[in-house]
Amino acid sequence: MDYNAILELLRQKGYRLTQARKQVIRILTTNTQFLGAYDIHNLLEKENIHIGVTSIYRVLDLLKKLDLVRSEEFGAGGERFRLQGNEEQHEHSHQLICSQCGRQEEWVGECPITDLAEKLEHTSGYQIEEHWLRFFGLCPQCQEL
Amino acid sequence: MDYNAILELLRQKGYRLTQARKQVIRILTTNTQFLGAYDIHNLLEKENIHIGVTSIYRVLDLLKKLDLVRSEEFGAGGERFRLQGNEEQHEHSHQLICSQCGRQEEWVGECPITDLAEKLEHTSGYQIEEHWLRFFGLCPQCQEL
DNA sequence: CTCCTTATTGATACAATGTTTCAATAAGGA
DNA sequence: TCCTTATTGAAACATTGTATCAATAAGGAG
Repeated sequence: MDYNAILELLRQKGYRLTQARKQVIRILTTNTQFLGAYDIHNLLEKENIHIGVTSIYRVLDLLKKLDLVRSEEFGAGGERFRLQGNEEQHEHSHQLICSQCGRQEEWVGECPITDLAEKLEHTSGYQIEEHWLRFFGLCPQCQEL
Repeated sequence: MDYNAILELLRQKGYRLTQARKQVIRILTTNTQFLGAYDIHNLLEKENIHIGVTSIYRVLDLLKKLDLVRSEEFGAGGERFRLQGNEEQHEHSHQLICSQCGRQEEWVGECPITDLAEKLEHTSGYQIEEHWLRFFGLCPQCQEL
């Protein structure tokens, strides 16, 4: 789903196409990494575009409600957001995160967890919505330091 | 490792047995849940014991350095700490977290990830230190609301 | 038991992330 | 072009976390 498709979807649902929404969506469509609200704020400030932090959070909440972005939290720095479908590849993916420099990599492959989640639903009574699988370690560069 | 054993270990290593250390360790030994620094602070305040937040962080850092506590982050609320060995059972465990009420449960069983981690070390070049496996969903109680 | 050294504490100030409130603004249909 | 109202953003505040530094107390020496 690209920039214009998202705007069209918002329009169809009766949401106004405001500067705040257009700018945040633009940033999200051009980034495959997870970004925090303040990351987005800073990127926009660099372009001399001033959107209040409050509004950025509101746009992100809206996009999340519409299931257009997914959010996660790893380590410090709060919630981070990424457009659905902006995974490096579009299979179910997980993260490999460097504990030194914070570099994130997608790790794609068939997921050994999906089956497990189903079993767990039965044994635990939980209605499982999602799962995280994260590996932390030193990336090749940081091992050399 | 219980309260006295930890104090003895600190003493042996030349650390002073201060109020701050003793109180934080006491709270940790009597809780199997992951606790944030401010959780610990609040629990102590309730008992009318006043330990500065700064000191609580310092004790937690020390215990982490000595590998006596493990820390994780899930959802909002920052880093949370738990005594090593305070898992509900002492096998390798993962969490089941209610996305509504925040209830955490240990989920214990043979871990399907350990093998995967080893393979991943070879293919990615990362020196993997740990992994997280978290399931999020509605717990039985919250499903009824 | 008392004194002394210094490891440790905690108040304060500050930084980053996030939420609430409400008057001002601008989107877009009439 | 005007009007309605959805949307914005400034400000005040809450939470989590860190840096600084003078005051304190732990515990060994005498």
